[in-house]
Amino acid sequence: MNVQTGSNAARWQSSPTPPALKLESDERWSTFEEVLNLLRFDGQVHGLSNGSLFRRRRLKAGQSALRMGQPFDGLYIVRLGALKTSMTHMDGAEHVLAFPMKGDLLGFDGVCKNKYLSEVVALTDCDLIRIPESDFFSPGRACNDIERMAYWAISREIVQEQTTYALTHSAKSEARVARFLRTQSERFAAMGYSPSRFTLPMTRRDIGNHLNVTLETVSRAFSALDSLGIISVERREIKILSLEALRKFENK
Amino acid sequence: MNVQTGSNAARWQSSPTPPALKLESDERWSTFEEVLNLLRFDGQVHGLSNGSLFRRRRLKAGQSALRMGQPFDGLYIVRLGALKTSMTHMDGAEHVLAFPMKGDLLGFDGVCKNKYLSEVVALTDCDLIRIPESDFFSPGRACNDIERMAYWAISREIVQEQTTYALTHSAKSEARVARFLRTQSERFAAMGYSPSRFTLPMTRRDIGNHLNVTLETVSRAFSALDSLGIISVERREIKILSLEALRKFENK
DNA sequence: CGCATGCTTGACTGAACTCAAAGTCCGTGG
DNA sequence: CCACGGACTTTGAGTTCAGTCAAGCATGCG
Repeated sequence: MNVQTGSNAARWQSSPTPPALKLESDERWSTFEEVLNLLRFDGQVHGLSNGSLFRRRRLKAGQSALRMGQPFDGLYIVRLGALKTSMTHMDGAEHVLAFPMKGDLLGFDGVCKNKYLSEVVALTDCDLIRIPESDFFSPGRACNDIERMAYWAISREIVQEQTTYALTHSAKSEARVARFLRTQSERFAAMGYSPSRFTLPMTRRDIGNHLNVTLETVSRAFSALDSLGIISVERREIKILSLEALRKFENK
Repeated sequence: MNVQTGSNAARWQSSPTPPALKLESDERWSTFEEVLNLLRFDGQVHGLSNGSLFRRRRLKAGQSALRMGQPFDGLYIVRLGALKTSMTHMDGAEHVLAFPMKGDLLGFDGVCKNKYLSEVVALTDCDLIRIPESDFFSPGRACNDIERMAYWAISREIVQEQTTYALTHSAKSEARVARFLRTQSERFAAMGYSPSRFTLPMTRRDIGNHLNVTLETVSRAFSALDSLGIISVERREIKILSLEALRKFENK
């Protein structure tokens, strides 16, 4: 199943720039121009990177391109073929995030925790182009902290969006609402506020829209969780009485 | 909260407040350190940007922070308050993407088309910090094309994810399947292939998982669209017979 | 050839939506 | 100050849509 293991990765690191001569006989490199083309990039470039070459990586249908937890080693552009990205929940359920194809970007969710956070498998035979981390983290120059921070924050943004998207994938609507509350609780905790007592800033309608259920369903779910003693609801004031029970409620 | 660069960490503790003189009279600036703190950034910084100051922007509840179509002018970090990001469909339906709060990033979907692609409104009174475009697009240095491309591609990634997420928000499952097919058609067109005849690389199960419906529902939707003469399905071979009718089908 | 995987279709059931009514909270203006 | 209106919320009753279970067919691979 898995392909790229230590030795290959090491080879990539040790010889980042290929000798130009090889190109004719060896098709396994792509130019910066080809990458821009694939991405259908329509912005300005200055031509300073035009000489850059990037390694390609072939995959057979069914092979894994990136695995959850694997250390981050750069971004990939799809040159050919179709893939599937997915996240696996703690309960083992898979959630399909997208079907990347020619010109799409892979692996950006890896920046923020320095490891990839989603599975990527090839659905057909594929050809990927790797953009090593060092190439866009500004090597050999005075590092720009703001840039690095921006990359990191944006990557986290992607991860959060993926997680949110996955959030709406559970059979029952009550479970979605429970998951939403747990998520809110964790976010309040991360901000330094109480995870067990907080005020929701949004309406039932907004919550429902976000979770793809009606506002009545949200209200009913809140009432149900309240009458089970899992939470206490009073308009927008929420008390989490048992985080344990709330978590159990998330799984159908 | 947690930062590796010893000297910086120390500085944070001792003087979390920026260059004194300006501050007393004017509270509308934030330091780079405060931004890192807010983001809970746990990576390496080199301290070269520590002097940077960023403008704040106050919002009252109900005010709009960013509007769809507005020209891109930088990223924003939430310093205080809660907001709502949403996209508005062509048919006028709103789709709530997220509820950004303290420490969250706003506006990155603006990089790729140089204008913001989602609405952001304040749910409570808010305080935002603006990171101008010029600060992370590396001004005053030899511009790094690869970096710029990476930003652009990543922004497009975010946009696509948002759109995908919005895709799963329509009342009826058949409409979701229709929308999925239309999206696929457009993607094939963008890749230079035929938008009206293509082969799906994924299983019904994967499509269903992606759209949050069962594989049987996907199959039934395909059959329904086929018998209406809107598409022609034969296993994974799809022909779009009437894009017009397909679009109408998407709206409920 | 036989098995595994994927796809289609049917019948039944249950969960979530729609429509409706009533109650609560809040800000505004008399 | 209180009355009013509007937005938000809760709860109920009926209906529809999509999930579940099950059976059968097609396709591809060993």
